[in-house]
Amino acid sequence: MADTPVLQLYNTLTRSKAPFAPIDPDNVRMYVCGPTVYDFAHIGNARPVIVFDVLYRLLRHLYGADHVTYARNITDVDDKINARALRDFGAEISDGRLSLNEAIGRVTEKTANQFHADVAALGCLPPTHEPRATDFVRPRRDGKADMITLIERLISRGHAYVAEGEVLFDTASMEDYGQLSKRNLEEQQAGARIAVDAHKKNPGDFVLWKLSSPEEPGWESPWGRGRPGWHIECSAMSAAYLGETFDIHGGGLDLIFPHHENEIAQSRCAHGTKVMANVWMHNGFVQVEGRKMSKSEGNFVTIHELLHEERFGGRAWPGEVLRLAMLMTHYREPIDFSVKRLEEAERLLAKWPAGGDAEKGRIDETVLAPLLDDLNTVAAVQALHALSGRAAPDDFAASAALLGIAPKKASLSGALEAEIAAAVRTRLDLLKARNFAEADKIRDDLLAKGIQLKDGKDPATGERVTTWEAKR
RNA sequence: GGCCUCGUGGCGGAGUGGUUACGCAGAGGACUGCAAAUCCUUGCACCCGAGUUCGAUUCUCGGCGAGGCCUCCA
Repeated sequence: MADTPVLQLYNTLTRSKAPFAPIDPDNVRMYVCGPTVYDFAHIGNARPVIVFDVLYRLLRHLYGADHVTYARNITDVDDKINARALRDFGAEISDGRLSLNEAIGRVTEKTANQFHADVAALGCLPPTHEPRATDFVRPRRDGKADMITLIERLISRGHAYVAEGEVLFDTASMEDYGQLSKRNLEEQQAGARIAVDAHKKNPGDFVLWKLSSPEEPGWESPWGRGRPGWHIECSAMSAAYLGETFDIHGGGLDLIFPHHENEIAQSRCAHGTKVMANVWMHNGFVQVEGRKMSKSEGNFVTIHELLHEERFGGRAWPGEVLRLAMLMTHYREPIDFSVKRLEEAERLLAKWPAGGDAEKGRIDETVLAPLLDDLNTVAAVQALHALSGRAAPDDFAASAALLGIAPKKASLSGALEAEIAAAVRTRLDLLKARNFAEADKIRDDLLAKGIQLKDGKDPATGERVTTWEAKR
């Protein structure tokens, strides 16, 4: 009897790895900050989605598929969205053909759909819950947590105050503010470039609610018609689906401060709890050609472009390749997204057996073990590669599925397959006749169409056996 | 100015106080009519300096270098 496998996870809160112990093994709860839907998701946005998808799959394997709850929000209220709506639908709005809210709806709907298509192509399972911020602004009929109620509670508990039409979180009211990012507010202020707002008690205080002008989107609230600050949505939605305290909270490195720090402050102060989530996990950045990806650098690559256009390396890339390339670096390390790296991932994938049934197979220990060590996908990929030569196809598929990889045979039309089979037979006949020139012409023609022939020997008879593989 | 990461062969990337993975690419070979595929073999590294130690790539300190956060950001 093997030992019960123990999952070790690196916790940003303690800056160390520790064994993972769920609050309730029957319901392991994880929250990951999702996209703000104003534009195509870029390859950097894909990293947390893929990384935490692997963790989700691993948790489902360890605790059972029905015992893991994964919530990932969609942020559909944000000033960037408003700006995008005005940019894209400005004419319609000024004509009166479209209200701003309708235009915002179009932007968020289109972007959210695109996001779903992108991450599905990357082999990510949908989360258990995918709440939208706009559904959690005002108190809900179902009694789930909402932003306005949270803000009211923060005010009544003395953790927030109203000033100049804004509701602000009072960072000084929380004794241990700054634990996640290891920031000490007093020290921080010396050289920081925090804009000094006169209405803030402390420079680190942040907005929970701000008033909207008539043309800005807004919701009625005790403080007037307005909209929520950036952080409060995650406090509300995580509480709504995972409770006041839950197991794992994930996101990108850059969210540690201020976003996650402030989420913690809001949630803990509103609920009077010692912790918001036990384990905080953060993935590293994606760089492109060795530099931070940013619009000003001009190296901004969207998932959509990689999948469907020929912008990166002059060709489109299958989602599986992008996913594997992403998992070939440990999630906490920076990753340099390059053509070379994608090519290597594609080569690996091409060598792996396709068509196994993951449902029927068993996950191999050598693939599972490294994942238990803080999601060491690099070692898991290597173990999978070692496995590819010796495992039964179903077992290989089951092990690959843990990483969300399902090697597929290139699907060709039946007619094309028949055509290839006929060409192969003709070639074999020509070879028997030692007509190499004609035989090679068939091979070259097929290769030009992307069909690579591979000759082998039947081990028993020594006869030539030809198989083929579709390149790309 | 404050805080946080990180520096391993051509590339990717584990790991360890002593014997230095692995993958890709490269080289050589086997096989083949020739290729491809496959198999075998193989070269190549632990940023610099000091310290601790019998011994450091691994521990400590310092330096150099890279990146990130402190303002919207995965």
